[in-house]
Amino acid sequence: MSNLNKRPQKTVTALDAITADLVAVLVAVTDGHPKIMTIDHAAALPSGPFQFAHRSLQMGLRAWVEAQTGHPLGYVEQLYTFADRGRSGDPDAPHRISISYLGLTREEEGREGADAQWSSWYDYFPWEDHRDGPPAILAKIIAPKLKAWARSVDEPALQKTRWRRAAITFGLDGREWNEELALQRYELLYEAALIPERVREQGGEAAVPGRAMTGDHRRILATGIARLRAKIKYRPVVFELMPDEFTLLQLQRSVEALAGRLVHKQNFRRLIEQQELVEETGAMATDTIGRPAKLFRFRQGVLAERAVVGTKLPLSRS
Amino acid sequence: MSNLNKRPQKTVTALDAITADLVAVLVAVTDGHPKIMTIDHAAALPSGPFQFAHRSLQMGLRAWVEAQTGHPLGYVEQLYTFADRGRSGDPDAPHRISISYLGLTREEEGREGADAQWSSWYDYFPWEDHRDGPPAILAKIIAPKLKAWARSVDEPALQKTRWRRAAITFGLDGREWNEELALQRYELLYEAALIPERVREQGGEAAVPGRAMTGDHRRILATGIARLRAKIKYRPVVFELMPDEFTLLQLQRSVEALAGRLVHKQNFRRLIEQQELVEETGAMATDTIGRPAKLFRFRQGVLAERAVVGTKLPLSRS
DNA sequence: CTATCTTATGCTCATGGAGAGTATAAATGG
DNA sequence: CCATTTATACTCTCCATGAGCATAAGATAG
Repeated sequence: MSNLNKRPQKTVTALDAITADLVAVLVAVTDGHPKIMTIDHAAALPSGPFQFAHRSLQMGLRAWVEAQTGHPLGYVEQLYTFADRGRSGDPDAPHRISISYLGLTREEEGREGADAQWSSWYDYFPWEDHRDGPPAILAKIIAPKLKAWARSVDEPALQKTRWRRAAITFGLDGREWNEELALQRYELLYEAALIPERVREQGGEAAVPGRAMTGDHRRILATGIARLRAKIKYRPVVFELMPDEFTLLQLQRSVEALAGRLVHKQNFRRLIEQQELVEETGAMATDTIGRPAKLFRFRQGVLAERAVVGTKLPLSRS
Repeated sequence: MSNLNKRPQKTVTALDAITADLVAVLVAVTDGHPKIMTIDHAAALPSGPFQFAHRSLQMGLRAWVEAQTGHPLGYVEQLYTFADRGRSGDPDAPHRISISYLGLTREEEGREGADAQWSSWYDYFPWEDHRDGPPAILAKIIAPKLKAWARSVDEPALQKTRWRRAAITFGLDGREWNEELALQRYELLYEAALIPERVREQGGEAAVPGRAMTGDHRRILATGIARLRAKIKYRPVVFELMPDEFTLLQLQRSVEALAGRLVHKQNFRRLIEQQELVEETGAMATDTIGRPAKLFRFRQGVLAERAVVGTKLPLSRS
């Protein structure tokens, strides 16, 4: 790098060394329940520092997740890199950044480590599950508190802006619910100091139901949920979460679990079959109620043909 | 963090300290030419280490970009975090990661720093500009070299997989060109050792036209291009690149410059007006050839109404 | 055995958006 | 006046999507 000396500002001092944490949002769906892998009594995501021994960020992540949960990591994609917003309190503490990843697997029997367990992601975000209609806490708790937050400023224009933002992100005032805004919703609640994590740091009265997590972990989880909800609409990633063989209804239930909303059954099947994402195994599902369904498997060919390209699921993007 | 002691593996030693670089892909479009801000004689992106003094990653980035280029940073979003693939050669060197960002601005007169300049992004990726049809180097140079690369392995199945991958990402064999695959294309060329950056490190004969950059910077640029090309289709970000007032044709030319492909004029206007993204200023464009066009400005309201939601541009996503 | 419940699966219909093309208007320069 | 260039208004077709109706194929309660 002979041109380094052309940028003398770039001198790196020991002071500028930092620490990087790797954090995993590891998702599985077991009969219609979306789950994430947690440690520390369901209060934290699997994570650990990026160490010298790690050959790459992903390798480091895999090492930590397997060590802490006993679960191997399959599909992985990077989510976001956060820097602690100087929350540590100690001004002399070194910078600490978190590099977060989304992982998709299947829940497997008896593979949980000592302190590792699967937890429903809706325990952390109860307002995100709209499969049985808008959850009660939205109208009963969240909307009023956000209204109060909006009114708590003097300027009327700002009041209006705040409330509009709340209404858009939470689908209030007759607006449509948009499941992809999970992260924006969390950040709005955080901003409004309705979240224990925030209260913990800066005071205020906590507020909205939903389990808190260590540090930034719930924000990272929200990032993962939002990303996954967006991604299932145009990439065949749901199949990473399915067993080898499944019925179309099971597939639909998984999609619904992730999206937190229901889809039209016939249209769902039409779309899946049109795109030739699956193929029949020939077998039928046993031990079911009602008319037995055909079993399908993911058609591996699509990965080669379209890994790069696209796929659609009937969750409107408008 | 009382529960830290429950995870003894998490001990952080001095050895695990790392350095983080902040890298910016700063984009502007000046009369139909997409440009990026570069330093070091157009061989590197603005960048510098994340330092103790920086209050956040974005603040650090802004500091570096303004110091190196004199250009203030407007719209910014995070791109990706790369870890050097251990390319430094020195096994004792500390880990170094790059946190990259995409920034959008307007090119302003006389604001270039000593070593900072705007460069056309197609200088670095000549195969990405399809506004005048598929560029000649695709059929003349890239396709044959990729075919050779595919054939250079013994196993026929692998040959086929390689070639299919090349055909899909580059739109060969009669397949459709997909402008969003800019990153995959760069990575494929890299893998095939057709890129100077790769040759520089591991030997092989370089290959494909297109200016190289320092370290990972061209990969980061490809990431930025791909992200921006995807994003203009569903978020009103093009306007960050436009002057205050513009004609619809200028807007269209900017979109085309970024996407590297042409769009249907009438449909473009229909979509822009339908969505009420712009409003007339009342004035007309002067100094033009042909019938004078109305001047428009971006309707700021949409940011409040739909910042979170969406917008469409007529670049099909299929 | 039959009514009922549950799920599977096939089909139709209306709507709206997107791609593509035609036609006309308004400027400029010869 | 004509050719050229850009602006702007419409139209037409195709198809994806959302929604609903109808029927099939099992299990189970009575």
